[in-house]
Amino acid sequence: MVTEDGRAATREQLLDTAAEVFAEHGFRNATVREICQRAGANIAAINYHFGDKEALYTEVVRRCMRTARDKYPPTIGLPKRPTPGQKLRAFVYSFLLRIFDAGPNGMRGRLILREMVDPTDALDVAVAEEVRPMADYLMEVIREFLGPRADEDQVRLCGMSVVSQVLFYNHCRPMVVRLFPELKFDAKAIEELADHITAFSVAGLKQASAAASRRRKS
Amino acid sequence: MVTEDGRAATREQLLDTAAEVFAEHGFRNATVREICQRAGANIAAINYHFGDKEALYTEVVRRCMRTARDKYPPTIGLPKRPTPGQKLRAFVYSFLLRIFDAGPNGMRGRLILREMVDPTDALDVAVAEEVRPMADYLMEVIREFLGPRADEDQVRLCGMSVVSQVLFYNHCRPMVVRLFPELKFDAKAIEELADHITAFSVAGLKQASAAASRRRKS
DNA sequence: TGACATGTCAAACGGTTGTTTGAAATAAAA
DNA sequence: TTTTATTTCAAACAACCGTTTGACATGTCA
Repeated sequence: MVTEDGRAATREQLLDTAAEVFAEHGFRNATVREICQRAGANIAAINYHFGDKEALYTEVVRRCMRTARDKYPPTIGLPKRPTPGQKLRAFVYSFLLRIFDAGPNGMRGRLILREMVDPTDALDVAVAEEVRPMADYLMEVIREFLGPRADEDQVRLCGMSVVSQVLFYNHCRPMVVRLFPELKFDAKAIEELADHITAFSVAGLKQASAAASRRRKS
Repeated sequence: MVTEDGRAATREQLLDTAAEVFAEHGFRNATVREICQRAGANIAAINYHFGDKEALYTEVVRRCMRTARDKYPPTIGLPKRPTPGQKLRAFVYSFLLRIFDAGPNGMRGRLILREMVDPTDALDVAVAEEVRPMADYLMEVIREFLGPRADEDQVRLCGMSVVSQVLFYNHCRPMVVRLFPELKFDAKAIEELADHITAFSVAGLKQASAAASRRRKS
């Protein structure tokens, strides 16, 4: 397996397999034996190619971030001069697509969720490289609703109200399927979900905007 | 330590300590050695009193549910004839209190979050005994906003939009503190948070109600 | 071809895990 | 007190973990 294409196809295979296994069991409970077995590699392969288990893990998380960032950009499907509502809807929809992505990098949601429970250095990398830019962009969009004079606390609160509705479906899936087993999340359902969250949020944002200007008058 | 009050104070001590350790490390990564050491008990105490590690865990989760359910009821502080808005605000506020509770049972949030990542039988117990009744109650309240003719899908979507904004602060704390380190969550901040989420949600609910009746006309 | 770097492999290492064991200690009952 | 049941204890158990080792295979370059 030395020269399949280029050198070290084992390394690539290990990264893909490790993403699955880490997502399934978490960093500590995932075993190098299972990763290597599923990847068709020897037990010593991880130590040879990555040094140790932890180095492999951080490499996996990095990779997952990079690929997901590009696949569904938050401006997906936007026209040239989008309205604030269109921007918000694109942000929500692309976010949902990233969460419900079942592709080979669909492990990203679970990996991040695990970082939320047992943070490692990988979380700081994720925040710096992916979350922070996303958050900044969203708050820009929100400022278009609240007006330039809105205070930062208000913008932050509204931003969290928006993302929370999306993240809910990444963080609470086991709860949702137990409460409402009949719910399915196919492409059409995800579109409707995006519509609902957008409409719900736009109403909340307009209310916040009105309340803020009312507060400024008095 | 046999007869401190009644029999087997060791058993109680083990339950309390185990809740902490399980919350900190999760079921698999928590070690019986650490639990016993912190509880001042012998290594064999868990097997003697509970059979095995897993039986102790399910007992811990059960206990956490029971106590949290009573401490902050979702109708907290409501007058005799509350308005729908008051009901919603009480639901949100009590929910936040449960999440930000730092008391001896403050591990509940982390335990449930861990169940969300690695579900065990304890999650089914939690849904049946705590989550389902809460969800039913919330959907009743929401129906007061949407009207009795609102369809179930709409009520469910709105319900999830509401709870998600609260759960966000249980599931994404590590993210929030990294993004906005300056944010503090003291009693006053929690009240303001409840006000924001309630106002944001009421606006969203009114929008959903208006959209639904508009849809019924055409 | 021969020398050398690169990967692969089975086996073994030391360490940690949950659980078991049988004896010792303690409390309750006779 | 003696007897009996309950609880504690240190030690050991087998199973599993990540990692290391040294031999072996393979591709490259002289």
